[in-house]
Amino acid sequence: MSTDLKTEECCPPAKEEFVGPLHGEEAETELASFARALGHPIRVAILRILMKRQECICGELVEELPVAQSTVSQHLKKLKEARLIRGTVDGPRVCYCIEPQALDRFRKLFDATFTTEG
Amino acid sequence: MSTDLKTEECCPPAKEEFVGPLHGEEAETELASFARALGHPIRVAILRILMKRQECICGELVEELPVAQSTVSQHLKKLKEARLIRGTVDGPRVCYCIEPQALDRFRKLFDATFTTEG
DNA sequence: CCTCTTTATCGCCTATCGACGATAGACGGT
DNA sequence: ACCGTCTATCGTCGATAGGCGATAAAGAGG
Repeated sequence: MSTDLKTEECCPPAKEEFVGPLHGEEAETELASFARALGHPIRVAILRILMKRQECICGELVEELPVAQSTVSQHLKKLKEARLIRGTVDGPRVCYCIEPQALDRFRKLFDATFTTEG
Repeated sequence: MSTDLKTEECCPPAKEEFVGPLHGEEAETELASFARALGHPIRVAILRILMKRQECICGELVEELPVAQSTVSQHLKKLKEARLIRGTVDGPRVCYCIEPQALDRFRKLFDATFTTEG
């Protein structure tokens, strides 16, 4: 319970709440917003890497992706704006991780809109 | 079984095949492509209307949407390019319907990428 | 053939995206 | 304080998105 491991306190909490209607104009805008954030191969790749690694430093993403550091940073910004990921400052680094609740919310909106009983 | 009802033969068949890898660069591009198509509120609204109505004439969509006819037509074009919908010419009209297999494919790609066992 | 209806396309405009290099800002280590 | 490292932001550029009105294209019907 000591404060030795600062590198590990990135992802766990996730206190963001994803509530809101599942139908109507607002829901459609929210769904479209998530979809837009997913709408680029690099961003999908970032999320895939974060799924595999649980958490990840920006620099590690840059190593694995075929684009420049600044470009990765901009994609991270969009993912963060869509609340699909979270970034935690850890000294000079930033630790990124997925916001699972956002993926759940996206799935809920998708299902509510595109399932026959919806 | 006669050929009286031409207006009804829009959606049923759906012989498009959605096969391909669920992982890797190609899958990520395909997933991003679907997401991009979903990434606009009007296009989500179009799909929602088509879910409700089963099939729909372009003009009916225009009536329900707050944008011009030409704009609706362009959104329909993108949805068609993403193979999320299908359009069948019926005289001077065009009957649109959802391509359910595309939604299934999208969901499969999404799950394969963003589920913990994937 | 002409006309009406319906839909797609064109042209034009503004706004946003996506990429990059360069630079700034924040932190740790010496 | 001074570096070196890591990340975000800025400025720029070309490409694409998204909107509209106007126009073209295609079929139905007189």
